[in-house]
Amino acid sequence: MDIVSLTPHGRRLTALLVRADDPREKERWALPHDVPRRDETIDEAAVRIERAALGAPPGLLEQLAAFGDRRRHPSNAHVSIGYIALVASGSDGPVADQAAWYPVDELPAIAPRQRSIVEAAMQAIRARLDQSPIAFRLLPPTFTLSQLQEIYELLLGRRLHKASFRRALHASWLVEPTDEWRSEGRGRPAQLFRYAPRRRRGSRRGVRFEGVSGSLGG
Amino acid sequence: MDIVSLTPHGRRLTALLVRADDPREKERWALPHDVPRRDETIDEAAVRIERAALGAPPGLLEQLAAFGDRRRHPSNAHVSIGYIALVASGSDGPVADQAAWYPVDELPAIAPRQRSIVEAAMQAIRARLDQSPIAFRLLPPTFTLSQLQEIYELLLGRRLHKASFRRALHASWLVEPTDEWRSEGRGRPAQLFRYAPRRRRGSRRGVRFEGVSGSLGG
DNA sequence: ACGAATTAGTCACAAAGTGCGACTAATGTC
DNA sequence: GACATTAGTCGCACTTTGTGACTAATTCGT
Repeated sequence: MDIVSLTPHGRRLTALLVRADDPREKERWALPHDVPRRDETIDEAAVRIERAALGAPPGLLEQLAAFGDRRRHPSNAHVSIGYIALVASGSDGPVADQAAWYPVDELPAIAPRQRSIVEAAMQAIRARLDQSPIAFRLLPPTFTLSQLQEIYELLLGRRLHKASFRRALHASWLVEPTDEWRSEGRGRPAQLFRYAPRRRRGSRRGVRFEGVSGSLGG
Repeated sequence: MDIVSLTPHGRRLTALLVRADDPREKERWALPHDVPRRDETIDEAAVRIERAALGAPPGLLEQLAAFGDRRRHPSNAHVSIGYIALVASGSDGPVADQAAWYPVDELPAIAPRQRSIVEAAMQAIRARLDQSPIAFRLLPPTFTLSQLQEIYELLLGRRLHKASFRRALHASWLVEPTDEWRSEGRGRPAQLFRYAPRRRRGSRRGVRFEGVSGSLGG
C-alpha cells in the first residue's frame, strides 16, 4: 500500500516523501508504504501508514487504484494499492522524522511504480474535483473564497473567472458564510466561509459525453 | 482478483457468475476470480480470468478498485482487486461450462465481498459513463441510435429525451453513420452507426460542483 | 388500396446556464 | 486625500438544455 499525501505549499502542490528504508537503494526517497496487517482493512492500514508518516490523521483519505505493472517498488511487492491523502494547508507543520514535502512536479528520484502512482493521483484528483470535496480538504476549516478559488486553479492548472466561480459555488450550496472577516494586509477584508454542504435539489441533467475517446482493452 | 462481467440481456443488465469451486460452500455461485501469477501484471491476469470464464476476450476491461474489508470471499483472500468487463450484447452466446448470466438486481447468493464489488461496479459505471466508452462496449460494432439510447437508459435507470440525446451525441463526435439501414419489423428503418470518436475542440468549461456532498475520513 | 399504428429523425422555442467585462466596496500605503 | 489592492456584485451576450410538436418511412389490418 502506497500513500500519496498532498498539501498546498505556497502556490504549488506538494507530496510527502520519506527516506528509503535501505540507504543503498537507488532511490533515496519513497512514498510512505507498508503491508496491511492480517487484522485490519485496507482503509485502516492506510490511516495507520499515513499517521506514521505525517504524525496526524489527514483531512481525507480515499483509495486511488491498484497498481500491478512490472515496475519496481521499494518493497518489491507485486501489486500496490494507492491511496490519496489530503492535508489542510494550515496543518502542514512538523512531519515525522526523515520525511519532507516535495512539489509534485519536481519529485526527486523515486521508484518507477511510485512515480506512476503519483501521476495517477494527480489525474484522479482533477477527475474527482467535482465529485468529492477535495478542494475543501486542502484548506483550513474556515477560508476565504479567493483561497478556495486559488486551490481550484492550482488543481486544474488554469485560471478561473471570479464571478463565474462564485456563482457556481453559490448554486451548489457547499459553503456557508461565518461572521468572521479576515484582512490579509492590503485590500478589502474577505469574509470567511466554512464547508457545509446542504441538500440540493437534484438537477437531473441529461447525458454528457465529456471525456470519451479511446480506451484500453478494445 | 474478481471480475464483474456485464452484458445487456433484453432490457436488463446481467452479470456473469460461475459455480463455486467447493460445492459445500454456502454460496453456490461466485464472480470469476483467481490470483495473479508472478509473471503477469494485474491487467493481464484480469484478461486471463475473463477468458477462462467467458471463452472470449471482453470488449473492455478496466479496473474498478481494491476491496479489503473483512467480508467473506470465496478464496479467503485478504484483499480483492475488482475489474469491470463489458461484453457486447450480440456476443453473449455460449459461456464456459458452469457459468451463467444473472440480472444484476437479482443475483443469487454470493459471498458478501463479491456482492459489494458488484454494487461498486454499478456505481462506477454510472459515474464513468460520460468518461469512458462504456455504452458502446455493450453493443455490437454497428448499432442504431435508439439501441444506444436504450443502453444509456438502462445504465442510468431513467428515461432520456430523444432529441436531447441525439443533439448531445452529435456534438460529441463519438459516432459516425454507416450506409446501412436496419428495419426491425414495424416502423421506419433506422440508420446504423459505428463508434468512431474524433478529436473534439476542447470546450474548457468552468468548474462544476456536481456530486460533492459528504465523504469518509473527515 | 388505404389508413392506423409504430418507430426514426428533426425543428423550434423557452428556460436555464455560462463567460466575461465593468462596476462598486473596503481596506492599506504614500 | 489620491491611489493601489483585494473583495464582491451586476448585467448582458451567448450557449446549452428540456421539451413538445412536427415530418418520414415502414408494417399491419381490413
